[in-house]
Amino acid sequence: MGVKERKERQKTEMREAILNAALKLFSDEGYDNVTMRKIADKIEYSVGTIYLYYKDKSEIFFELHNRGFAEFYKKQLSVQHIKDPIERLYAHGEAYVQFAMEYPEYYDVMFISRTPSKELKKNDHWIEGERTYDLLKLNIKQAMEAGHFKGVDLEVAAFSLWSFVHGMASLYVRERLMMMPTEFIKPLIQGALQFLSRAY
Amino acid sequence: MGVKERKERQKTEMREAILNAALKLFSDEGYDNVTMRKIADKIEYSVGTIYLYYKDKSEIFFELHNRGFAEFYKKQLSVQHIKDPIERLYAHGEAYVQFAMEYPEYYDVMFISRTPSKELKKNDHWIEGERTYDLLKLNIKQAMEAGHFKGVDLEVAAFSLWSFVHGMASLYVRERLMMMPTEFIKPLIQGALQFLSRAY
Amino acid sequence: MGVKERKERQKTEMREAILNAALKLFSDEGYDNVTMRKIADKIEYSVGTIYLYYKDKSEIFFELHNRGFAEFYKKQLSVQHIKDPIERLYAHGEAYVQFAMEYPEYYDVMFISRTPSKELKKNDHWIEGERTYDLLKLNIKQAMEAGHFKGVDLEVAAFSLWSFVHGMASLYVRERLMMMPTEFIKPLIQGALQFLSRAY
Amino acid sequence: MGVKERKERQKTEMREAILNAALKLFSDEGYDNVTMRKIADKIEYSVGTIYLYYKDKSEIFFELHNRGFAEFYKKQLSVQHIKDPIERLYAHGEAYVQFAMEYPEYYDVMFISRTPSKELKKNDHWIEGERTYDLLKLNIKQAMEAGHFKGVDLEVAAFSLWSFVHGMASLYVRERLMMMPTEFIKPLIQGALQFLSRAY
DNA sequence: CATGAATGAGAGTTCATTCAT
DNA sequence: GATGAATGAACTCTCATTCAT
Repeated sequence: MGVKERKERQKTEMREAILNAALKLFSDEGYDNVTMRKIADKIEYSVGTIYLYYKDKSEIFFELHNRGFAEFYKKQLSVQHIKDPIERLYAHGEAYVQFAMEYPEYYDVMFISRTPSKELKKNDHWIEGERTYDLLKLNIKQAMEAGHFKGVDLEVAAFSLWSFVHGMASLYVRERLMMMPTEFIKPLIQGALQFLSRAY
Repeated sequence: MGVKERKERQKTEMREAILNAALKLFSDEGYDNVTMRKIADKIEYSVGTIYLYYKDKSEIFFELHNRGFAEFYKKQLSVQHIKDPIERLYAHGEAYVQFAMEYPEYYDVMFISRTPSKELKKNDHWIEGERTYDLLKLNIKQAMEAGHFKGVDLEVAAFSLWSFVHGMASLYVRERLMMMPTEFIKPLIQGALQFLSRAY
Repeated sequence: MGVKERKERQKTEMREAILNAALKLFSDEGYDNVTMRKIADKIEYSVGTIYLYYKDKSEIFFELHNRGFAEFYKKQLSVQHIKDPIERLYAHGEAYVQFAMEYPEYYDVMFISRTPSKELKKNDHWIEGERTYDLLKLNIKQAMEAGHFKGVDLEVAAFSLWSFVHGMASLYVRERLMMMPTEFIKPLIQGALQFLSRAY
Repeated sequence: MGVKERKERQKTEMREAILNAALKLFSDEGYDNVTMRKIADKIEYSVGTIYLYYKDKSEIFFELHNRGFAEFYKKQLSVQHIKDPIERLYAHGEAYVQFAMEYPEYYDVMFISRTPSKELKKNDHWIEGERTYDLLKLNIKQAMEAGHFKGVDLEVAAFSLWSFVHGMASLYVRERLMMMPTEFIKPLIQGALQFLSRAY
């Protein structure tokens, strides 16, 4: 039994290692510029070995995709303890963008990249994303109950807030903020989040 | 004389055809997944022919990039006649998103796609984008002078507005709004633009 | 009649122009690196035009080959007026190497290059070369009659002299003397020719 | 252990096979006319396989180049035991030409072929050639000390001797001696070497 | 389990040559 | 006679994937 477990664990560790290497590379160089060889080099195994753990390149991509959403959801949940709904919304937005900046690779894969193969279209994994969107709506609803968002439709509000943070996140991830000094970006984002809250 | 003109026109048409084919493909499949052969197939010419009109693959990309920005700027300018600064800002945002929805391929190439080859990073062609960003700032400044955006930093305001519309545009272009019925999208965007204006 | 002649002359001039352009290019960049386009650019005509005057690229090559031999023979003849057989041999050798240095392109094509197409093997044009070899032998024979080359076989002498000058010429043409300062090469060659004459 | 060695050996054999195929081809058809596909066909492997053993085409060329010079130098050294400086010079020359006749492909690649890519001009690998030239000079100097080459400059003498043997070698390698019966060539060369020694 | 060797398909690009105008 | 447009075949090189060991 111990043997079986160890093997299981080793297998998991290997898959993990591959995933980490691939994630870093995907994010740095883009899906298409990542070769199986680069991944193999990074984990210091041979190319063939990767195929013992993953069927092909796109399987790695989708595993990452799912991981991303799981991690993302966890991050979102972490602000739910905040009592004040406005503060919570602010923290929620901040967490969103923080996630994108911390794991641009994941964010890219989740919200920007075109999916590599036709088969695994949205339906499959969007459910994951739905959860976090529901969370956002919940938080907005509670803010509404506390007297905010007067006269605003829930769907509109949710869409607005999402668009707003996604806008910042994706400009950052796809390097469209290059003309700004790096150290200005974070304050700018915080300022923007503050600014948005004036509309609540 | 007529001959020369006809040749001129044919040349232009060919360049146009290549550009159109490439634009569609770049946006559908991403720069790296577009091959010169695919473009050639699409226009039903041989591969070599493309090289009679464009130096290489990246030249096609950058031509599209520039075209996009030119068109884009024109669209932005079209709202400048509106007197009321708030109305103008609204129209500005609407024009922005409209452009993305009307020419998703251009929008993709301009604001989402990873650009080919590091060398030609922003410096070269971002200037084009800068113009439209300046326009946005101008409009905000005039709104400020009319008493809006109290206590808001200009840079923060501009970044906020850009992020907001880019968020909507890129969610649309990269098909992350699939879970919503198509006919809801436009009203949603209008609602969102209205919502944002509460913060002014 | 005048018209016919003019046309004839123009045709000749064109062929000449093509040949000159090609010769320069072949010598500078080597047969394979010369494209029809490069030749066309050089004469400021379109690529297609060349095909009105020459069947294909290799025809140009062979025309040059023949020209080379003709020119070469002429150059050799130019020393035949010298009375003293030893002086004449010296001048002969000097003329040989001079030709190679003056028209490295021709020399290359004539004595170094592998011929591009199988059909036109040696037999065809070697006759041209034979003539000049006969000239060399004649000069040696006359030197013998004047008391030189005691105990040396004519064939051996001819082969030696040819090898000697060809050695210098081909090292020069194929750039194997790069490690020597350019200005040293000519004196070196003259010294070498003097040196060889000690064996006469 | 045995496994590792076998693999090592197989790797070496493969590199060797590629080298042999390439050498033959380079010498027969010239660097530019040799394609990776031709090499691959010759060894009956796929094109890609070659790239597992050599970085690119020019690496194959330079490996051959170096091999040639190494072998060549060895051959030159083999006459150094001869005491009499004149005899030694004769043997030296003979060894030179013999090398060219025995390994015409190597000789071609080393002293006749146009080298690929300007960058790697002499500087890099000519050093190898320099060694053998120094050897020649040494032998001449010793002959001088023994009273030969009276009044002859060392550089001139070295250049003369090199040109002489290179002339014979390259006429042979590039098949410019076709008009002579094969069996005459060797005696002719020996006669020529004898003849040259009259100048010492 | 891990590997190194191998490959087929395909990438961007170039070029001699043809041909309608 | 001259051209510009077009092409097919070829080039070097890369890579995801397979498989015997």
